[in-house]
Amino acid sequence: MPRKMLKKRAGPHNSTRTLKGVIDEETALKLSELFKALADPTRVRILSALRNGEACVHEITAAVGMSQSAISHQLRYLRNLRLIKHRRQGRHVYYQLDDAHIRDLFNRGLDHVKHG
Amino acid sequence: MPRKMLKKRAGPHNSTRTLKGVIDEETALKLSELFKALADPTRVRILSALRNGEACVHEITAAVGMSQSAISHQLRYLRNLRLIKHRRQGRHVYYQLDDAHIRDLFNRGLDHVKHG
DNA sequence: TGTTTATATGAACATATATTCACATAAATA
DNA sequence: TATTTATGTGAATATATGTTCATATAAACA
Repeated sequence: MPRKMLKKRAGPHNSTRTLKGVIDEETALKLSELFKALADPTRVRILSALRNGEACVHEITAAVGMSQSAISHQLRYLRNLRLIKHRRQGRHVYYQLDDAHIRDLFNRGLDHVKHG
Repeated sequence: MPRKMLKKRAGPHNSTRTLKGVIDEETALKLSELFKALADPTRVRILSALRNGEACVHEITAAVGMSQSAISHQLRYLRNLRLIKHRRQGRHVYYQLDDAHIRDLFNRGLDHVKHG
């Protein structure tokens, strides 16, 4: 018997339905941590700066227009979550997105903001 | 002349390259606000509870295992950002994801957390 | 109409977080 | 080796944020 056919109950809502598909706490925490990395304007701008390839810290700093220290802190944050990777070349350190996954996620969010 | 052919410069890095494609501050803010909505374990679990369709507040509350007040606050948060929509039926208020976009974004993040 | 059930909300509080400041490390050059 | 350039980092601080508590609204029922 489909749900829609059930006679509308009066009185207290005796819901026996247990919601299915709620993710467990640990997964929820990890997922929220991933999104948290994208939940700050400075980090978003850093990531957007890396969409087209790698860039070194002072290029990123100039592009984002924030103090080098702030940028470094955020780069570390993103690095710890493996959203970006880096390589050293002499005095410079070049950063880039860790994989296409991240770019996708970013672009999908951007899409939603711009349209829809 | 391709970049790779340029002789490696010594001395201070006189970078004339201006990073292309950095999104503007306003877009960055909006984008970060979108991701911020997904950047909390409780909100993540609420959204996951709504992946399979609508649910009313006390169903969500039971599923997520948090106080009704906390859930209501977070529902309002998600509502204000238009990530969910609601309809009232008698004493109950049913919530559901606002559109497929949101589900996609959520699932994509979840994918990244579970695998690669 | 008074009570119960369902949901919403403001204020308070504790915690998390982003930036700044001062300084540390590291590599290249004079 | 002393200095300059590039980047990293700990502590401090101000602000943002999530939950709780008390209470409000709203609908249904006795």
